Amino acid sequence: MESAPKSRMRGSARRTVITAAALKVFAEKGYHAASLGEIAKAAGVARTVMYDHFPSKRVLLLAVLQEQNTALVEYIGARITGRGTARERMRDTVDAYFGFAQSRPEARKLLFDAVSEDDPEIRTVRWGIREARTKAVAAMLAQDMREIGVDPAEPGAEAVVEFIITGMDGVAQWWEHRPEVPRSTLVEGVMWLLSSGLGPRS
Amino acid sequence: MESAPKSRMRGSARRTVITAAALKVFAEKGYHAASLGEIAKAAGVARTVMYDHFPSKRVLLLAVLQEQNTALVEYIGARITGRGTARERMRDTVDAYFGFAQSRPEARKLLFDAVSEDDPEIRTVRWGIREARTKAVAAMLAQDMREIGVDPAEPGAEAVVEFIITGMDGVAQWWEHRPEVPRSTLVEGVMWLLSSGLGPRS
DNA sequence: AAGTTAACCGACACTCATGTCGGTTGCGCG
DNA sequence: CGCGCAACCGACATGAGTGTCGGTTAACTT
Repeated sequence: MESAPKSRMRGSARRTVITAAALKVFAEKGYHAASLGEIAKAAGVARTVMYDHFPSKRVLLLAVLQEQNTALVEYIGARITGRGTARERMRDTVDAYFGFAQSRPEARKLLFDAVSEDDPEIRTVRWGIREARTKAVAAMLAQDMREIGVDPAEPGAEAVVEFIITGMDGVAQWWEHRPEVPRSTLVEGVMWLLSSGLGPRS
Repeated sequence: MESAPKSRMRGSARRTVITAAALKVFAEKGYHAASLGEIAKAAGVARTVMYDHFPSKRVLLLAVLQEQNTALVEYIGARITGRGTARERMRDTVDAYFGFAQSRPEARKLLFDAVSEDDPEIRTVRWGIREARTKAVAAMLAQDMREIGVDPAEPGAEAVVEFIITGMDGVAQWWEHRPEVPRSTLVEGVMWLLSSGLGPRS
């Protein structure tokens, strides 16, 4: 976990190690079950060092959430060109999301599985992340919807967007138990449903 | 919460009151953040009474999970006739699920939102519930899939089933924030996507 | 009506978490 | 070189939650 067991790190470097450890432990055990002691051990420092870098467990979680959300946005953004047909763009986005889920499963879990909603501020931040994602997808789909005569603002359309997003999460979750399934298979399946529903495969 | 403040209940009756209170608190705060003291207060008894009826907090949660899962199966089962076209049966099922989510939001949350997966036995039970639901839906869709030339056992098809199930959950979750949207709108939206994808509305 | 079961409770012991404080020392910088 | 910041740590105080034990009494049984 740590390469140099004796040397003393610079603050920012240590913070990076800590948030990485926190990501793992939070994702695995959930917020309440994770203890600062365990995170500290995973980061290779004494427990009290945590308080030299983060004022509280809550703030630490919020920092990790922000960090990973930024990572997600960058990851997806770097992989969609915005060029090609609507269908091609959609496929790129779906593929990028599954790519993220594959390369950073803990980040996906922490960001989108429901983990500890009891704290008001945590709840707010998590809801904001979810909303931002919904908006981004809705914007991508808006044009296509208008073309087929559906108002993207109507509740039914919003519900469909929610369906798609959480459905993708569900597939990603299921994928963790079936890692042998190739990513392309997932993308094909999702694209099939989105293109033609349960109708004949195109 | 309790009508007769002085009288002493029979064991089974008290257990019912306790599990009802536990359902509320667990659903609201999650497993770890919920304390037995709080649940006891909501049930109108002293904290130690909990141990006269359940040996531990863990077992209490498991009991609530089983109870609510049974309630879900009964609720859905009572509302789908199994008659009519495939599409009609599907619509009935979708409508029944949203009906359950509407009439028992805490049960839906406890059963399907990820709450405290750290305990191995809890994890197993929750995964079993999820799998049973997946199997039921897969069985319902298997015939239709075969008709359009898709093997229901292939990974892509399984992934699509997961997509549909978790997508429904996502819509139900979103619905809690938009309760003014009528249930029929949700059913229409889901049926639209399942029938024809993002293609033209049929 | 008396006896027995079991529903109920208060007090206690214990564990484990968070967060604080003061001291030590590696390391960059003048 | 040596000075000082800050990275690091051990010991402590505190609080919250779980689970136990023994006693009390309602209410069912016969």
